[in-house]
Amino acid sequence: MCRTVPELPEVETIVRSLAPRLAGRRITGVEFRSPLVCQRCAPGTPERVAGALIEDISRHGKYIVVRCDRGVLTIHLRMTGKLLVDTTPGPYARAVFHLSDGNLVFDDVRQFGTVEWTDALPERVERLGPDPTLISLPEFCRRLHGRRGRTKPLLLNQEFLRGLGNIYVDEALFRAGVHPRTLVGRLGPARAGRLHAAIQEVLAEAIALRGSSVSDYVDAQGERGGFQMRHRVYGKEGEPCLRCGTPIRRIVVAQRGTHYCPRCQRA
DNA sequence: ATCTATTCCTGGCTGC
DNA sequence: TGCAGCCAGGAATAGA
Repeated sequence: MCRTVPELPEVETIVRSLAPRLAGRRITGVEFRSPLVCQRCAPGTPERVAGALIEDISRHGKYIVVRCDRGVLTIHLRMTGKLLVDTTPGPYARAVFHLSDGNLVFDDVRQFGTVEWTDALPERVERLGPDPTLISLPEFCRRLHGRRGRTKPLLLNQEFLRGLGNIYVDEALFRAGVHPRTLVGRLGPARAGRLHAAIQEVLAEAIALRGSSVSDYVDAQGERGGFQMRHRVYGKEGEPCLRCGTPIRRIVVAQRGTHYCPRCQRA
């Protein structure tokens, strides 16, 4: 069973729907309903958050950053996290931010997601690589240069590029015709160029369709995305490749389920 | 620098 | 039908 985890397009969709609904509102208090969700929060966080005015919401890779007048709220949805505005908290609500009129609910069945409150953008977020939707081809090639490992693990590395995850890496590698285990040093300018184009194409299409929903993902309005219909390899093990008809194969690369076409993506 | 294995967590799937 | 056991997966971490 494959499920969608929020990656760049899903987080982008969430941020776009959240921004106009949250900016200018005030957090009157926060209620952590699970100790796991606020592991990164310093003691006394609820007292410091209370009264904060929300100024701006932005995406940093897969992180959602809510800048307030007195601090920064950084949220990572990980596997099953959802951020919902003005809703009735369900059984899996882990953090409820009370707003002057309404709320912001962080819901997360598996409790992998995190919420943190800091004075400035956390170091971990500062350290992320460039955004893959914005990186130019020359810069992409520059960053590739001198890297030793295999292509898929590098693309999943958030310090190389921020925001790519398992689904979109598999989809981009397929479109570029690059095998996930290809050594980065062997890519060459042609395949590097195709990979850069494929990453930007896949992300742009997915953002336009408001992300992918396989089982859990919904945006801040609780709506599902539409990109799952366009998946060509992810979750398609055994199905014929749309380009050549060869059955899609599933292997494990970097401890992740990896889907590819053995004919279109030669080792 | 890069690799692998492990941990976190739990709904839903598999197999008996 | 019931129940145990396993799996997925982003990121942090430890150790090679």
